[in-house]
Amino acid sequence: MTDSAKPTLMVVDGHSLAYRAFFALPVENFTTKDNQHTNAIYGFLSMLVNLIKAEQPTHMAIAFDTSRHSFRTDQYPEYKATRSESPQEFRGQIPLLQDCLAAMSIPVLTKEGVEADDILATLSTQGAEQGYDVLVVSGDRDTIQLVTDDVTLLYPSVQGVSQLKRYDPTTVRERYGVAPEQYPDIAALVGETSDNLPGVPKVGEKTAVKWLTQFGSLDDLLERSGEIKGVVGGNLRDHIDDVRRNRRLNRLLRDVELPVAPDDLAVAPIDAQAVRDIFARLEFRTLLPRVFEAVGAGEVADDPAAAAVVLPEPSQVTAAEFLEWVDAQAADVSLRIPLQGGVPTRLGAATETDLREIDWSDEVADALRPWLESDRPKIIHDAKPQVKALRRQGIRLAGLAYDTSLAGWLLRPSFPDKTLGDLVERYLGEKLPEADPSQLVPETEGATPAQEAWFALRVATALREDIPESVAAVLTDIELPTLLTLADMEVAGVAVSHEVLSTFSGELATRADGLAQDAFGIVGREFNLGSPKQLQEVLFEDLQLPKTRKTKTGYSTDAAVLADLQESHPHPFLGLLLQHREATKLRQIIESLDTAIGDDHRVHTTYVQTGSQTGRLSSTDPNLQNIPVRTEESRRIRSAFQVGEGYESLLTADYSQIEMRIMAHLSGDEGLIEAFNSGEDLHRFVGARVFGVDPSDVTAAMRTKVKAMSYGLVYGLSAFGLSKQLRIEQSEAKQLMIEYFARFGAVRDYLRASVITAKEVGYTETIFGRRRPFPDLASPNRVLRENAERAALNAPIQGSAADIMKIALLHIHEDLRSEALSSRALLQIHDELVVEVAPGEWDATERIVRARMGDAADLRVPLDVQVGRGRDWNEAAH
DNA sequence: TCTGCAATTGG
DNA sequence: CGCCAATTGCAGAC
Repeated sequence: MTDSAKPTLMVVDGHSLAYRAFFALPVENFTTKDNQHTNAIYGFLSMLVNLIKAEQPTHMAIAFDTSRHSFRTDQYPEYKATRSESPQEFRGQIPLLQDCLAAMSIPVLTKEGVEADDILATLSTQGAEQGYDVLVVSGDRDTIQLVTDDVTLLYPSVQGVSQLKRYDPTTVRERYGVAPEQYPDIAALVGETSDNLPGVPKVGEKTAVKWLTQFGSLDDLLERSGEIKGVVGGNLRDHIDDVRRNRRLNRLLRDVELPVAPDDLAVAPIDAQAVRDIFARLEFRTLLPRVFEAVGAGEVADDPAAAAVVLPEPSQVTAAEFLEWVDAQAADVSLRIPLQGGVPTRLGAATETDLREIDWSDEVADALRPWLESDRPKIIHDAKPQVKALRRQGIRLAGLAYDTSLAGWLLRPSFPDKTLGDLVERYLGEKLPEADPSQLVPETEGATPAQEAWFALRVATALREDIPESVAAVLTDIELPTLLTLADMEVAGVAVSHEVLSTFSGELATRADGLAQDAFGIVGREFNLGSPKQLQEVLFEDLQLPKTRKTKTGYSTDAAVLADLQESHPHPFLGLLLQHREATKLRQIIESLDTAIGDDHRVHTTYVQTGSQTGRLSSTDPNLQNIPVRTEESRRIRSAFQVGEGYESLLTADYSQIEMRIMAHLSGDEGLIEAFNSGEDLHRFVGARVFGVDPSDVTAAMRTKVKAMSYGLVYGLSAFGLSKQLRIEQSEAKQLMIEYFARFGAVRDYLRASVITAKEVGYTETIFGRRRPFPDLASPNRVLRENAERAALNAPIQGSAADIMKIALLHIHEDLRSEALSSRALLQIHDELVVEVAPGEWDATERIVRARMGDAADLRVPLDVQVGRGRDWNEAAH
């Protein structure tokens, strides 16, 4: 290692190492909320910190290339010409990396006309002369020539950026068979494809080393090239000029004029605040303590961020003590109620400095109820399960001021940060202590409830700083009240009749069996109809049907291609297969529903509030948002969803064409706005305009076409897709689009403009300010980029619809309660609500639902609401 | 036992 | 070559 008596000068090729980091680290993990890529910066700094820790340099500098242009390109324009330009995603990171280095007080050196390696060569030469141990860190093999007894090269190995291989004269000789100063001779003979420097054909490292050993030097070799026999000898003589050129170009300049000398590069104290600021902007959390640690704690010993995190210990208190404590708190209190089987076991609470804990009991519940039900602000991570548990105990939690799970999702809807631990890692750069559930007696103690609350509080503080104002408003005004509403809906559940389901299930089982037997009869053997693999054998080998659209694993057998196949090559097996699929699918759904019916004869779904990219809810366990509806038969399942005991009827209310209305509003298209204000059927109105006929003369075919076009618009449908869906020629689809946009041009203008804006700012925004980032809009990959464009086009529309429905739902919930009605919302299916209406409350409930859905947003077109009433969901839908 | 895939359901 | 979801069974990997 290095001689401790001598100072150590470390010089680094910033460009080449950052570039390696750029490809080594997945960009999806290193993108800030405003879509700045940071993988190269992070990878480079991480490596640098490790280096500083390991090598303890006393002097340091990082060199960067200024551009692709240098004295080498002047001499040989083809130099590095085959190298594709580094992507914008990489180049954009370099200035930020240099800002980081500036904050860390590490000199950054560049010089027009020379490459970073020339700066390294100059500094290492000067350093060695002036008595330094020199460390050269570079990913360019040409720097091997710099190695001496005083100069060591650290070169990234194939294993990755973090693994650096150490080259001194001995290891260079072991690896390349020549002394370091002779390495450029070898490189000149062999050539360097990455620099676009062709060498002598058929000459590799081995031949080059053999020659150099034999002739002593490159000059002697070239002079006496006539002595070399065979094809390679001829090749050498033919390429002598290339070799001389290569050698000229790969010699690093050791006398570049620099504004600094090694003595000027002494390691200086870092600017701790500047580092914190820029790391905050780049959203580096774990790196911060590592940097402070590596540069020595001396300058930053009193820095809170660098100090080791010591978990505060909670004190166990009585209910009375707890209330006294909580009453004295001016700021938000964070809360955590651990559950077992949906029942509270304890309660932990925390402020920035104080932690309190109580074992849960009925007495504690009663004592704490006034505070829990008060407006005193409470911060909770993933509040819904805890709110539900309290509600089952008769406590209605109020004052929910922040939910870190919701806030994390709103800030980054695409990130899978689900647990408190994920957020602690991302926003605090710390580790939430967790007990290993696989160990009976865990080695590490998990955080206590109050400690978890304490972490949630600090995560909330970090999130509050990061979240833009409009997104914070969505959290407060929409998501938090929605959470409380959903908790009520989930606890309520919906009554489902086991009898109706099991009768239907039995019928379907019999039918599926019969269909399967018929199908086997046709094929001549039995097989698993549900196995795509076996099915492909039967279709394309036994029955010799033409191959269909390819999938990753074979050929598609989905309903659409089967229908196409049936048309081109009618075969009785195909019809049976489709019917069998339908019957088994319905049965599956029925079975999963049936097993979900609880002791109260009701099904309690779970709404996932953070489940979508756009702001929609999703429903799981079971999913009640995809109960079949499209066929008459499948609607029998809906008739199993019935009004529950103590209630009189079900009310369904759905928005008609809400997405098209939002599009009319956002685009301001006068034609579309008129369509919605005219009271005429939308597709009839649009059809009349597009085809230039009277509304009464719009045929069914015309209506189908414009309807497909209208809905397709919202998804970024192409002429190709439209033609496929309508089974018309692509040219006709294209013509339809032209005619459509001739009448409703503002729609197209809006869609185009919204994608362009998203590209500029990096995200889309709904009417209410919900954001969704789209890093892929800048991707050089066309498929990725175009997918992102369609999603970006759709996001404000789908997202605004989701916002509107949430607002309507939470208002309905509030109104029903404030008017002391027992009727209650049960289900939300994106644009539809199902409400259970108590005896005598129909009129009031219908009035509230209509009003609140109608006035949830103030658009340039009315929000039309269809209401139905019945004893079951199917009946109510009419 | 877990995971990816194709297929189906809904908006 | 249409956006957003959840669930299921199969088949291959571990």
